[in-house]
Amino acid sequence: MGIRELAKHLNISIGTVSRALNGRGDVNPETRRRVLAAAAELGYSPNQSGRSLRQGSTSAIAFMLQTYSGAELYGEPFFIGLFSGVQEVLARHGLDLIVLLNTPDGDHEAQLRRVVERRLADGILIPWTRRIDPRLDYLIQRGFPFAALGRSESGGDHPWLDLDFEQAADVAIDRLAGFGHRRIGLVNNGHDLMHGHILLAGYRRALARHGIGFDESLVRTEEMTEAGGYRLAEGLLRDGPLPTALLVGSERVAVGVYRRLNEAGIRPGRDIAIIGGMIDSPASRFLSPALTCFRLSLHDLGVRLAEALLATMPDHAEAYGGGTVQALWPLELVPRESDLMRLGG
Amino acid sequence: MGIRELAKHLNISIGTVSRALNGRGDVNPETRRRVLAAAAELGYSPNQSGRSLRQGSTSAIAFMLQTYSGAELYGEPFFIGLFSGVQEVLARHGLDLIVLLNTPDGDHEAQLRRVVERRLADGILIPWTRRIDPRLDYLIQRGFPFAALGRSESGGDHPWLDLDFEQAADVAIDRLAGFGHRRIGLVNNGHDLMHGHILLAGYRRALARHGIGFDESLVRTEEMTEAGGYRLAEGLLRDGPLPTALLVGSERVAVGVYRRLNEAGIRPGRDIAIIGGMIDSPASRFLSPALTCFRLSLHDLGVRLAEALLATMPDHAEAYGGGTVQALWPLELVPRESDLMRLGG
DNA sequence: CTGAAAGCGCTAACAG
DNA sequence: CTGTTAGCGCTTTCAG
Repeated sequence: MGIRELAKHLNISIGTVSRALNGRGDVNPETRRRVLAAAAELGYSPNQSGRSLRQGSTSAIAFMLQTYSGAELYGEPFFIGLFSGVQEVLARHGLDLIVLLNTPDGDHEAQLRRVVERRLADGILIPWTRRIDPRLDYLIQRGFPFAALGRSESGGDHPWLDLDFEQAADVAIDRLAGFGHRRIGLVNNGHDLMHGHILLAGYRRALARHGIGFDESLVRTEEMTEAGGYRLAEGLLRDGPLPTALLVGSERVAVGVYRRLNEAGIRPGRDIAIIGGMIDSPASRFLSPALTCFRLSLHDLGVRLAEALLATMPDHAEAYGGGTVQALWPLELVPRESDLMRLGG
Repeated sequence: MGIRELAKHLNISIGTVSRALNGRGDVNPETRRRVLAAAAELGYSPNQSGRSLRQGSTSAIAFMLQTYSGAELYGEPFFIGLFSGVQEVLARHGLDLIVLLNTPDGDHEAQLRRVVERRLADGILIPWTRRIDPRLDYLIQRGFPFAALGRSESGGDHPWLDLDFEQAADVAIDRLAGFGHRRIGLVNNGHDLMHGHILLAGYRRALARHGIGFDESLVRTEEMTEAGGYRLAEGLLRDGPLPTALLVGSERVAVGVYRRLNEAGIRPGRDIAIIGGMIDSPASRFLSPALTCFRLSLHDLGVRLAEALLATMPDHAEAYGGGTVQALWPLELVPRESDLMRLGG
């Protein structure tokens, strides 16, 4: 079933069929009706390869999802929420979202080159940038449209959105310091991910603001998983006096921390204050004690991210004119139980 | 940068370039070397649209991921594991995996038709079948290659893989009955998902084997989320004497159940036995008490699912000959703490 | 072993 | 408003 066949069935030319299907103005309404009816009846839609080849664009946007364990910083719930916003915007432009998972061999760069060189999509969204991220330089060099989720020292002047980790660190440390804490630990991700660096910088700055000295032994790098949280707590218990408060990267880490502390008879919110997680993932509320964390609108972030990308694509920019998007996304503290303890004094 | 340009740069014909790039035998080794070198140097890969159009196939397999809340039966960790296996197999055939998320409007069938009619992929993987699932009938009618994860009453004779929920129900009920339980509750998903029906049937049959009467009030339908688990526990507490044991669909549900029971001073593994979750998701081990659940190899399941699909595709079948795959996947019980209680008597 | 040429399905430019 | 036609980039057939 190609356009040729459909045209023959209707006794008109393929040109007219194409114009009718694509909503061009110069088609007799009755003709258009017949074409649409026949297409629906016969289950015809234009072949995407033919279309892409002719138009020089694929009508698809790729999202490079990395699944190596340490990248589960916010866990997958993060992406599900994000995608709904991204798709909402893409749908306005008739664009498909295709999610590409990193291959088992894990060569992100090769995979990215493949997308660009084979032209698998018209634009690409790059989450979890690294501090040094050759992907961004490559995309700029190729002139391929993209938007990054996360800042980076690479890539020069390019569109990005990022969570405001500095602000989150400020708010968290203010709150904990206000409760009387001065030994506040931080769990950070590894992998040279940019937000790890930023969170650490924010943490240091906020401590300094409160006149609290930086203690290297209170900062740990771990996988952002339950197992990582467990190992972290294990290490803290082993290494000496526990910090009185802890800032952790995700509710997944918190689950592991809770577990290990629980085994040691230590209860968050009573014996140690914990703030964790940037996206208020569904579990946070239902842990015992409920986890104080941060919240943001993933849907809205997805909308904005998609718009930032489209703004760089000539065919779609008109609706989103006005320069390269580079913006921080606010995080709102959700106070719950896990940090509800005031230090004596 | 097209093949034409590359050919001109090398002073040979595009036909030879194509043959060299595609590993055809009838190319002078020295010519091939030069072509490959130039392609690498200039960052050339064949345009996928042109290739697809010519070959009549896209070199892509689609995976229709549904994200409506109730479908988070096993949560997203399920898919991440599955995908690694799927991709391993696809990579052997030079096929890309593209994940399509359901659109916000949620019309799964329209989205499926789009994939088939526009030829966005050569084959498709359909997870979480419904008992009545028009998608399968449609795919069969169009002759489009697919494999389903989950059984269905629709779709006639088609390739599928499914978790062995009957066996899991058997093992769980045997274990709980062996501990002396006779009031065993079940939390099931809604949405007419096939495994809900199967799990319920297995549960009933296993109870009967132990001479335990079926009590409708012990079976609840809930979203497979933390909030669903919380509501469930809430309902059970409200409605009268708690069951002494509970079989829940996922560790996410368990988190909510734990929370509500904890608020009521009821401790799993001491006051009520809980078995939950089919895939031993990372959190299970780290909840307190650790959740007794089931385990399977997601990677291997993904491998087998991809193979089941390829076996139906003429271009790839040779390696996986031998009929339509229809198989149950075993689930292994992982005993932990949440059900470790023996009922007096 | 290589070059020339056809044609995959479609859209857009152009002529009527 | 409609028909005709070129050509997007590629692979493959065929002739040499």
